[in-house]
Amino acid sequence: MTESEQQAEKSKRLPRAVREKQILDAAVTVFARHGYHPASMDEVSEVAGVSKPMIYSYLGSKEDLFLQCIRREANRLIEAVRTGIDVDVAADMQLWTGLRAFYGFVAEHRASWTVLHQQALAVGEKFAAEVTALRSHAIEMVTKLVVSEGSRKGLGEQAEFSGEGLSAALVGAAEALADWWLDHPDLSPGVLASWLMNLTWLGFNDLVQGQVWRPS
Amino acid sequence: MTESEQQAEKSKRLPRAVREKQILDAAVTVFARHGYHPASMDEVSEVAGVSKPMIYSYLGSKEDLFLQCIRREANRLIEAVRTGIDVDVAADMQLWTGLRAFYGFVAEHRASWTVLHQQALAVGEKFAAEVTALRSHAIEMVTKLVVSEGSRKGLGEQAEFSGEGLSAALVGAAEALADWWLDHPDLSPGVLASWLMNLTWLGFNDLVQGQVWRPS
Amino acid sequence: MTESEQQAEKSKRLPRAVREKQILDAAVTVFARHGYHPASMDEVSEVAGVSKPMIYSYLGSKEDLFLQCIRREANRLIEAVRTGIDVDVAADMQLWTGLRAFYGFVAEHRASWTVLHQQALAVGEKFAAEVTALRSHAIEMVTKLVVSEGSRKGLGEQAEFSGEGLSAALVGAAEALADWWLDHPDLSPGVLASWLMNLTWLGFNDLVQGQVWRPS
Amino acid sequence: MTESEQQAEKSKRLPRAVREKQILDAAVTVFARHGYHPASMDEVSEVAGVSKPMIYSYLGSKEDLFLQCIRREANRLIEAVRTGIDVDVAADMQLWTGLRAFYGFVAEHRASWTVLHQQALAVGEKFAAEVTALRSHAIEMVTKLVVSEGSRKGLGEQAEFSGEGLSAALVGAAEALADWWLDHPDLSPGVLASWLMNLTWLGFNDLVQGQVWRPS
DNA sequence: TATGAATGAGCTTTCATTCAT
DNA sequence: AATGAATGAAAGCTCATTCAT
Repeated sequence: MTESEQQAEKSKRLPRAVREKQILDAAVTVFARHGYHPASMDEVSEVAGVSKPMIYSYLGSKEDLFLQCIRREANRLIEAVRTGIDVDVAADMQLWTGLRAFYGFVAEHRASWTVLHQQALAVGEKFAAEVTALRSHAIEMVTKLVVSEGSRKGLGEQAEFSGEGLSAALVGAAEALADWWLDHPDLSPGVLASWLMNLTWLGFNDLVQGQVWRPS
Repeated sequence: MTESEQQAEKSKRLPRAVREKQILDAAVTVFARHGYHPASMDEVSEVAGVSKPMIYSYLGSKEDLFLQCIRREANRLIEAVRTGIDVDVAADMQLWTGLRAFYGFVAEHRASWTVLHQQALAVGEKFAAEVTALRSHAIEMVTKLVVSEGSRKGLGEQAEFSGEGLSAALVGAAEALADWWLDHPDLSPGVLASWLMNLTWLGFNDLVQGQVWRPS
Repeated sequence: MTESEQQAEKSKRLPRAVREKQILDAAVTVFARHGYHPASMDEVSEVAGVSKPMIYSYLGSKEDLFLQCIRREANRLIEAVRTGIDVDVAADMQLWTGLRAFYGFVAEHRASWTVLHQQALAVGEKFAAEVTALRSHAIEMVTKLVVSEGSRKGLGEQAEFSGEGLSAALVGAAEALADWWLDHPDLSPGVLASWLMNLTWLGFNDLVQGQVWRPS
Repeated sequence: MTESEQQAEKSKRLPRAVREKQILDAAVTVFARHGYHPASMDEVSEVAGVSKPMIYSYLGSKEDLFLQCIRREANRLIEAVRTGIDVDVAADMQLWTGLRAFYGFVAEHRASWTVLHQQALAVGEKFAAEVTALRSHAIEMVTKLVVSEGSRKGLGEQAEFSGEGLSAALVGAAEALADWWLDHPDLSPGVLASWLMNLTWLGFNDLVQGQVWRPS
C-alpha cells in the first residue's frame, strides 16, 4: 500500500481497530524511512492521517509504538514462512521453500524487513530481544531440519559442531543476502533461495566440482 | 584500553594527532554504547577528556565524527584480515585464516564491530555506504578465492550462479555469526571459522554424510 | 463515601441532580488528591463514572467545576458550624462550640477541607475570593462575639485594636491548627478547640500563671 | 528589585553564580505570580533573561528549581527572624521582636512569602515537607519561649496542654495574619505583631477587661 | 590552544475541550 | 441523554552547535 493510499483512507470517526492499523502501518513506513530515533511522532501522525494524541491514546509512547510494529511484523514474517513450508517433503525441499517464502515476504514488505532487521537491532536491547527471539525461532526450525536429515542418513550429531551454530550461520547468511538484495534487485526470491541452498547444502567444494543442487 | 585509562590520558597542550586519537577512541566507545543518535557529544567530550569545542574544531560535526570512526575502524579491520591471510597457501586455507583473523579482530575490538555492523547501517545511507564498501571489499576477496579454486579444478564459472552472490551470502553468514557470537562467548575464533568452513565449503550435504573439513 | 461506592452508583439514565452530585463528589475527591492543576478531567470522569462530555454539559469547564466544588463545600462548612453553635449561651461557650463544630467538620470531610484551604487559595484570585469570603464570614461571627462580650463588661471597643484583626488572627489560628491536625491525628475536635480557647481567650500570660479555661 | 531591573541586569557571559541568582530570582517572581503548575519555564527564562537550557543546566528540572526557590527563601526568612530577635530580653519581648521581624520580612519579600506559604503547600508532599520543616523550626522557637516563661514563674508544664500545640496555633495565627495582611495593607509590621501579642499573650479575656500588652 | 557559557530548534508527551453518533 | 473518537495547543526537557574569553 502506498503512502498516498494510506492517507486516502483517512476519514473521521473510525472504530479504534481501524485507526490502530492505520497508525501501525504509518509507523512502520516512517521507522523504515528514517530509523527509530530520527523518526518523529509528528511524521507518523501525518502519514497516518491521525492526530498525535490518538497515537498516544491507542498505542502508547514512541517506544511502545515501535515495539508493537516489531511484533506485528515479526508475526507476519513467521506466518508467511510457515505457510510457505510443506512439511511433508524432504528436508532440503523444506529448507528451500522456507527460504523462498522468506524472500517473498521481504520482497513484498520492504519496510517491514528494514524495521525488523536494520532498526530494531540498533535501537536498544529491549527491541533487539524481540528480533533475537524471531531469529532463534528460525534457527530452531533449521536445526530440526538438519538434525533430522542427519538421523535419516544414520548419523548421530557430531559433537564438534553445534547444530545451532551452523543454523545460526545459515540464518545469518539468509538475512545478509536479504540485505544485499535490497541493493541488488532484479532477482527473484527463488534465485536467492537457490544460491543459499547451493552454498550451504552442497557447499563450495561440491560446487567447484561441478555439482549443483536443484529443487527436485 | 579502558575508559579510565582514556581519561587518565587527558592533559593539556597535547599535539593534535594525540587529541584526535583520544576523541576518536572515545567516540567509538560512546557510539557503541548507545548508538549514534542517543549518543551525545557531551558524553563523547567527557569520555575523551576534551572540551566540545575541541571536538568540533578537530573533527567537525557529529556526522563527521561518526564517519571518521567508521572509516578508521573499517581500515583497521581490513588490515587485520589482510595480515591474517597467507596468500601462498590453498584457497580453503586462505579462507580459513581470513575468517579466523576476522573473528580475532571482532573479539578484540567489540566496540569497533558494534559500531561498524549494528550502528552504521541503521543511521543513514551516507554511513551505510561506507560499510557497504567494506563488505564489497570482503566479497571481492572471497569471490577471487572461489573462482580461482574453480579454475584450478578446470571449471569455468557456472552461469547460473553469481560468484558475487554466493560470496555475499558467505560474508553475510560470517557477519551474522559474529553477532551471534556476541551473545554466545566462550568460543574461540578458530571454532567459529571452522563452522563456517564446514557449512559453506563442504555444505550440509557432505556433513551429513560424515565428511568434515579440517585445516590441513 | 468511598471511591468504590461512588463508582458503584454509576448507572444509566439518572436524573440530572444525581449526576451532578456524583460529579461534584468525584471532583472534590480528585482535586483534594492531586490539587487543581494536576487533576485531570479524565480522572474526574473516571471516578464519577460519567463521561467527560456529561461533565462539560452539566457543570461547565474545569474552572467552573472547581468553583462549584468550593462553593458547595464552603456552604456545607458554614452550615455545620452554624448548627453547632448555641446562640443562647455565653460568648466563650459559643466560641468553643463553634470551634468544636469546625474541627468536627474537618475530621469528617478531609477532602473538603483540603480543597477549600490548601488548593483554592493557590490556584488563582477567582477561587481565593470564594475562600476569602468564607473566612470573612467566620471573622465577622467571631468579631460579634468578642465585641458583645466587651460591651457586656462595659467596655467600648478599644481604638488601637481592630476587632477584625484579632478575629482574623483567631480564625487563622483555628485554620492553621486544622492543618497541623492533619499531620497529628489522634486528637479529638474538643481538645483542639480547648487549646485555642486557652490560647486566645486566656492567653499565654494567664496560662503560665496557672489559670485554665474550661467549658463551663 | 523590579522585574525590569532584573532584566536590565542581563548581559552575556556571566559567571555561573550570578546566573543562578538571576534565575532563582526570576523563578520566585514567576512562581509567586502564577503558582507552580501554571508557571512555565519559558516565562522563567524570559524574566531571568536567560535561555531555558541554562536553567536546566544550572538548576535542574522544574521541580528542582522550585525546591531551590523554597529553600533559599526559607533560609532567608529564618535568618531575618533570627537577626530580629534579641535573646537577652524577656520572653514576651523576644516573641514580639521576632514577630515584628517576621512581618518585616513578609512586607519586603511578598513573592517569597507567597511562594513559601501559598504555593509550596499546595503542590505536593515533597515541597510541603520543606515548609513544614520551616514551620516546625518556628514552633520550636516559640515553645521554648513559653516553656521558659512558665519555668521562670515556677510552673511545670501542664499536662493537658501541648506546648507544641499551642505554639502551632500561635505560629498559624501569625501566618494567617500575614496572609490577611496581603489584602489589608497600610498597617506596619509592629501593629500586626502587637495584635498577636495581645491576642495570644494576654488573651481575649484580659483584653475585654481593659488590659493591654505593650512592648516595655 | 582550549573552554565555560550560551542558545535555537525540535522532540515527546499531555490535557482541556468538542464533535459526530 | 450519553459517549467514544478526535484534536489544537502548549509544556517540559534535551541536544548539536557556537561564541567570547
